[in-house]
Amino acid sequence: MPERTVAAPEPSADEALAVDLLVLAARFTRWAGRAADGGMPTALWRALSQVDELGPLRVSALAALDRTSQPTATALVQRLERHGWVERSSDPDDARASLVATTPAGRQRLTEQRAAAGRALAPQLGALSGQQHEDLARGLAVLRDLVAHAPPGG
Amino acid sequence: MPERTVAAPEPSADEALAVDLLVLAARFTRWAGRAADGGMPTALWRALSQVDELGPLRVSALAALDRTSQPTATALVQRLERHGWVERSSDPDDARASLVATTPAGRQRLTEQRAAAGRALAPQLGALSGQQHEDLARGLAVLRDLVAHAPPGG
DNA sequence: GGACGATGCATAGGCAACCTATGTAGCCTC
DNA sequence: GAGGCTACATAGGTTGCCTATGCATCGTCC
Repeated sequence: MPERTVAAPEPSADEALAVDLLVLAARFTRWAGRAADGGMPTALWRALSQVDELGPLRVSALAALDRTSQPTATALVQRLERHGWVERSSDPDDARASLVATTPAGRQRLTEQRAAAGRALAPQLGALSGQQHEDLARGLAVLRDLVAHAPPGG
Repeated sequence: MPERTVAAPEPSADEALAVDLLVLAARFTRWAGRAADGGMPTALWRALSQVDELGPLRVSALAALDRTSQPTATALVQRLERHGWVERSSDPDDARASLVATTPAGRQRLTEQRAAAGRALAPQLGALSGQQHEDLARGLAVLRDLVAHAPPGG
């Protein structure tokens, strides 16, 4: 790293990219979270989606995957359970742990919710050119890796 | 893949993209918002960033640009003003409106904050290949357009 | 086989970031 | 100058999330 004598910050390309990521992701989330409201709170169906995708998993595993704290994951699972969208069974290998799995009702609800999200964003996505569509998909793939490999801590 | 006898709605490509966008953007925002904490709340420097970039603007304009409600924008501006990072002057053309502009202190603080964000994400971004880096940047550009042209309402 | 640190989850308490609904002051038009 | 419209401010409430801590179980080491 070269020494910086001056206060001239001259933002690096990486810095600009980081800022864009943060700002745009937040802005998009806020807008789309409202627009794509299919009657189910966003945080809930995000968690449900994760549970459904990665099979029965522990609460702590869900927390790590969804990048939230463990108490938050607990709360989400409790809410999902109250709605009957997930079920918990105690892990046969460890009585402390419980395994969370989607129920058929949960899977169906998730499908509906995903469809709602798709419909809500359809006008925007539909307006994209083929190239843009592809660029977006590629970018998302990179983002997925980035989040997946990020260190857990805040 | 086993056959699905049921009326499986077979998600469209757009739907999958929409879901990915929502889930990943939220997940990233949550993780990065903590990781990139440079001592300034995320919402605040997002607003400050917007004000700085687009010159003096009205509260309602800020709300529209940042995809928040007008009261939220008001609150953000008040907080920024309390810190001395923005200043308001009444619009000479309209006594109801006020123009918000960054102060030198605000600009400096913003620079620091951006650097903090860059540093926080540097390990992740640095691990990307050149191709991934480019894909991410392209995807973000598309996302920016998408958000910018989205309808205002929820 | 009992003590002890580590681990998995739950609870408590609190804060930040939003939103909708509504109030108030200045603008515009007739 | 009355009345509707616009720009911002205030009130009140919800959601989402976090840290700190409690409790039960696991693994281990004597």
